[in-house]
Amino acid sequence: MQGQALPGFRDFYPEELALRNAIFTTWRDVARRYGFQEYDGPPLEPLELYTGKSGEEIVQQLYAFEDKGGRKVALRPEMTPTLARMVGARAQALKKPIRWFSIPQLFRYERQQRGRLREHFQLNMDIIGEPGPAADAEIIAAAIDIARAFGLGPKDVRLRVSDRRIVTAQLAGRYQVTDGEMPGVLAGLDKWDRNPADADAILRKVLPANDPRIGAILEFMSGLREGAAELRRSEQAEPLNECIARLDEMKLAEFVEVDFRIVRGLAYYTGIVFELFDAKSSLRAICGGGRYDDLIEQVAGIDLPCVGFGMGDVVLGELLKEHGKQVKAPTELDAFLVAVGGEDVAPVVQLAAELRTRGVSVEYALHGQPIRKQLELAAARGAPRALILGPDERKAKVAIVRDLKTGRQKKVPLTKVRKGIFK
RNA sequence: GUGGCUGUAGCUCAAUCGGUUAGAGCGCUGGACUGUGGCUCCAGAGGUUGCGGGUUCAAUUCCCGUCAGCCACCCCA
Repeated sequence: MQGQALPGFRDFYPEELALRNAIFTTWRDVARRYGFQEYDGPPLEPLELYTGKSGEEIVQQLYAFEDKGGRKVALRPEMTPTLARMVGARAQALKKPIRWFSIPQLFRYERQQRGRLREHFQLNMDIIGEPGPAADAEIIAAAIDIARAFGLGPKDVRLRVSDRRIVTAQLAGRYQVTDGEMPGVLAGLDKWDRNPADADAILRKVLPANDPRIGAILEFMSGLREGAAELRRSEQAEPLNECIARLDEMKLAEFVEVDFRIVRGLAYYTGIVFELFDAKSSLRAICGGGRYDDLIEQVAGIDLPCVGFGMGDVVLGELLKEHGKQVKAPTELDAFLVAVGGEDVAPVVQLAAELRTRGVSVEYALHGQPIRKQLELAAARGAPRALILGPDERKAKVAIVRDLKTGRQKKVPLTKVRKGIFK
């Protein structure tokens, strides 16, 4: 045993890479259907990209170090700052709205457990330059459609959506929560969503001790589910209602439920926020996102509203496994060539070369083996058929094409076989 | 970063109260099977019992440390 991969990092064996590739393929396909273009940036970034701007939370768990040139650098923990920089640099030139997606590998130094490693791949989809709720609806629809593309329905996954503008307006209006107190109170609400008992402790940290508002705010939080309808009639609810109407038009409403307890951890969200999660709720959120209208302004000094989401491959992969979603075999041979005797090896190698030139995927045994062994290998490789070539066949200018599923076989003229025609 | 649980072939698991050459199934390799895979049978390879230390005549077993995994915190890509 020569050790293993670093904790939280994965070796991808062929079966596992097949799953990863299947996920990537589906991501790209849905992104394409929504008219998104793929981009990428460097995995290693200046440390300041993360320390200066958004959430302080992220910084504590950065993979950060000094390079040989004395620069402070970090492996990217999220894609959004890179996106903000890239868009900011060409903001004038890019036609709005910008629809971009990326599948970056992201890194965080934290204790690993199931569904959260130190490295993962995350689909990022963002619409930049459109402030209206139609963009939010488009992004949310894409997230849901990815789930559908994996064969997951409304019984399997749920999309919970909220709007920070509604919740903060209530908190400010009813309880005089100040701008300074708001992030802490929202953190309390975020906490409430997962573990109501701890929300109290958070509020006591951000608000003055014995503040009478604490009890009232906790009351407010616990009533959010029942009070949802009322909040949706408030003035600030118009974008959210419009977004949901759009989703309804797209026939996706059955996936969606309004839940004002959704906050999302990141500080930079400014409007609609949402999470896609396992209906059985045994795993964490599959995907989360929302509107962040001020971030590009902060990073690049250009006012550009954005909405987007991230979806990681780890939780999604576990979810697919739980739902028994099969992934196609790692190799996709078209045929396995079998040489009956030693004098058949050269013709087999020549045939293999011809077929490969035509784009046909073939393999053959690399050392002399009985036919039995060669067929065994062919089956193990998942080849759909074996082409058997022996002295008799060469004399008759045919090959035996054996279907490895059914065991049926027939003779096919070599002139056809050479062209990749096996029947 | 904090706490709890767990660590035996590639995988799933055995091994009496601490007892001497640590086993089985699956998988892998070879053979029975010299022009036809899946079945069956036989054989083989593969272990510093995560690692290090301690107690003991004797440790997979008990103790300590460490590393790793899982779980809960922290935090949430």
